[in-house]
Amino acid sequence: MSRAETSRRGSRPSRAGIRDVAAAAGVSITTVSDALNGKGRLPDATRRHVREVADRLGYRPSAAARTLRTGKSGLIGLTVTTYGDEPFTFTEFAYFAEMARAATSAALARGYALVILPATSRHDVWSNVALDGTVVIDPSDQDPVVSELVRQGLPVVSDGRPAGSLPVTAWVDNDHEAAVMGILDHLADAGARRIGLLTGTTTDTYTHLSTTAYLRWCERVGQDPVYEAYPAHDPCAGAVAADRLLARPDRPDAVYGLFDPNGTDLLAAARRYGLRVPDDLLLVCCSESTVYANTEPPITTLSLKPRRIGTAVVQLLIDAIEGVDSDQPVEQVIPTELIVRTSSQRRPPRTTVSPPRSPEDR
Amino acid sequence: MSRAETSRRGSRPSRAGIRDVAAAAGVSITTVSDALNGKGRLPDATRRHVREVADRLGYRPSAAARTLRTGKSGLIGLTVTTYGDEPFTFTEFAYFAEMARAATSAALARGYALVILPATSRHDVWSNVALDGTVVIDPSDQDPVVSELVRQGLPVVSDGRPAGSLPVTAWVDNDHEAAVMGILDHLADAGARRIGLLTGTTTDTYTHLSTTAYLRWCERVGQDPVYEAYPAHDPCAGAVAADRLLARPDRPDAVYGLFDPNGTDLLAAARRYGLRVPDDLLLVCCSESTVYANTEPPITTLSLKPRRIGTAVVQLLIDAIEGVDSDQPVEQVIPTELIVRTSSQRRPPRTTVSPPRSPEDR
DNA sequence: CGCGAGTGTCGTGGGCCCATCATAGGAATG
DNA sequence: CATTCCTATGATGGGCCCACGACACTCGCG
Repeated sequence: MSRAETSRRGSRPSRAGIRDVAAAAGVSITTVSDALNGKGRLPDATRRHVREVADRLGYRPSAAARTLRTGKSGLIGLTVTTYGDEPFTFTEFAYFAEMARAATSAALARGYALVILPATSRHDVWSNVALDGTVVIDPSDQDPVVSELVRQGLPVVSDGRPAGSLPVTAWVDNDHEAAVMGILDHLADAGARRIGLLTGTTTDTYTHLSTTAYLRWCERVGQDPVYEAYPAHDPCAGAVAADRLLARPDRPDAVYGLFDPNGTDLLAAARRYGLRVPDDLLLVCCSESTVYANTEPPITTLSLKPRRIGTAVVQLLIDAIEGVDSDQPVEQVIPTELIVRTSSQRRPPRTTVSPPRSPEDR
Repeated sequence: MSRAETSRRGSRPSRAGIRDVAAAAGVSITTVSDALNGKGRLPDATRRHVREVADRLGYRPSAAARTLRTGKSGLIGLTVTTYGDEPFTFTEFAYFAEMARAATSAALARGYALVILPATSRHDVWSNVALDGTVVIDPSDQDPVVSELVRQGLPVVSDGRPAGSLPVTAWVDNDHEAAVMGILDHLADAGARRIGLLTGTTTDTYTHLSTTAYLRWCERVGQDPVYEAYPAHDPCAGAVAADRLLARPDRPDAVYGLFDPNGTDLLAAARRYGLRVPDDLLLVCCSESTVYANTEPPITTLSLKPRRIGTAVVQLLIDAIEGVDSDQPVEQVIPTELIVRTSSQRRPPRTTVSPPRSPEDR
C-alpha cells in the first residue's frame, strides 16, 4: 500500500526497519522515531501504539544508521601503550586487569561500551571503528596514536600524566613521588639503613618519576643510591635483577620494587642468599595482586587504586564527550594506599590484618 | 566548481569527507573510493595521486557510513554470563583474563576489534552497538541474550558447551569429564584412598559436567563421594567450604578443587588442621594462576588452556561472519593440561620443573 | 451570529549523514 | 564501427531532525 511496502523489492530476510514499523502502525517514520525516543509531542496513545507495533515486529534501530546521523557511537576506545607489542598486558600486571574492569563497568553504567584497541597503530582497525573518545594508558611522549586522535577532534583521557606537551583532554594519575617518599620513610622508620630500588629501564613516566623520587630521597637523607634496572616487560629479567641487587657488595637491608612480580622475585632471591624477611631484609613492592597477602611472609604492597583510576578516567572522558563542564579538574590525582604487612616491619605487628577491601574503594 | 564544493555550506571545522578528496584530486567520488580500497581498474597514476591527496587532507573514511553501507562493522562482542551481575570477573579468575586477552589478540590480527558487553541485557548498550557477531562465555540454558542475537541473524560462538538446545553457531570447550577422570586417576596413582571434591552450586555446564564425572568415577572405583559445594562467585565461601571439607569425619586424603582460588584455600585449611601436603593430603586445583608454582609446596594445577580457547572461539566466529566454510568442525574440543607439581606426588619428584610456557600454547 | 485571526496540538516531508556499488556513459584505440 | 578502459551518475543503506502543514478550537470584532 504505502511506499514503504512496495519500495522494498522481493524477499525480505533482513530485520525490520523503521519504515516497516511506520507502515504497520499507520504513521509516519518521524512519528515512530519520536515515539521510541521519547521526543516530540505525541499523545500517549500514539506512543504506546507505536511501541507495541515495534515490539511485535521485533524492531531494533540500526546502530550504524544512528551513529551516522547523530555522530555519536557510544563507543570508547581503550589502549595500552606500555611494554611491548602485545595489545595489552592483562595477565602480567594485575593493575591492568583491575583498571580495565573498572573502566568497563563505569562505561557501561553510563551507556557506553568499551573497545580494546592495539597501541601499535594498525590503522585498519582504528579507522574501522567509530569512537566517541579514547582512554590511553601510559601514553609515551609524542605518541602518534594520541596525536592522530586529537587531530580528529576526539577527546582523549590518559591514565598517567602525559609526558611532554601531549595534548590530552584530561588525565588521571597517582602522586608517584609522594608514594615513593612515603614508602622510603616507612622503611626507614622500620629501621632500614640502606634502601635499594628495583626499577625499570623503560621511559614511561611512572618509572621515571618513581626513580627520580628515590634519588632525591637518597640525596636528602644522605644515602648512596642502590638500585638495579631491568626491562619491565620481561618477567625473567626481573628475577635476575632481584638477584643482582641482593648480590651487591653494598647489599641493601630494605628494597622497594616498582613492579608487580618484584615481591615474589625478591623473596626468592632473599631465600637463595639465606636472608630472612623481615629480619634481615625489609620488602615492599608495588602490586595489586592479592597473592602477597598469603606469601611467607606476607609482603607489604603499594596499591595504585586501579579501580578508582579506571572509573575516574572514564567519567572524565564521557564528561568531555557529552560536553559536561564538570566541576572536577581535568587533572585528577588519586591517592595511593600502602598495605602494610609483615615484610616491612621489624617487630611483627600485633595484628596483621590488611584493611578490608570494600568493593569500590580499591 | 563541482557540487561537492558548493553543497557544503559555511565554515567547515569537521573532518574531510570523501567529497573533499574527490574535489581536491579533481576526480569523482567513485574513483576516490576505488583508489583507496584497491578496487576497480584504475591506472596506477590516478591511484597514487588520490592517495596522496587523501593523505594531505588527512582523510579518514567514516566508519559509521561504511558500516551502514556494507553491513559489516568489524566489531565483535564478548560477554560473560557466569557468576553474578558484574560485567565480567576478570580479576577473580585468571581464566577470564587470559581468555579475553587471547580473544582480543586473535580478533585484532584479523582486523576486528572486541567490545566487552554486560551479560545482563541492558538493552540500551547492546542495541547501540553494531556487532558482526558475539562470543558468549558460559551461556546459561535458554540464555535470552543469545536467543535475541540469533534471532537477529548474528553468529554466536560460545566458550563452553551450550546447555540444552541453545542455537549457537559453534562452540569450543574442554573435555571436562576426561580432565576430571584423568586427575582422579592421577591422584589414585599417587596413593589417594579417598578423594574429595570442592565444587560449586552454580548450574553452568563446567560445574555440572565436572561434578557428574566425579560421581561416576567414584561409582566406578567404589568410593563414597566426599564433596562440598559453594557459590563460586563468593571468594569467602570458598575458604569456608574448604575448611568444611577437611573437617568432615570422613576426611579425604586428596582433594580436587574446581575453581581458581581453591588451591590457596585448601592449603590454608590443611595448615589449620596440621595436615602436611603432600604427605597427609594430596592437592590439585583447576587454575591458570602462576602463583601455584611458588606456593609452599607448589600445587598441581589443571590448565584449561584459555589462550587456545579464546583464539579458537574468535577464529570460528570470524569464519562464520565472513562465510568461510572452514574445514574445522563447529564443535571444537581443546585438550587440557595437567601441570604436575609437588602437591600431588607422595614421593617428591626428582625435578619439580613445570613445563616451560611458550607464549602461544597455554 | 458569522468570519478571520490567533493559539496549540499532532503529524508529515524531505533533506542529511557518508561511503559503496551497479550501471551507464565517454574517450581513446584498433 | 567495435572494443577496451576508465570515470561519472545516481541509487542505496536506516534513522534523525528542521521546518512546515493540517486540523481543531477559541476569541474578538463587526
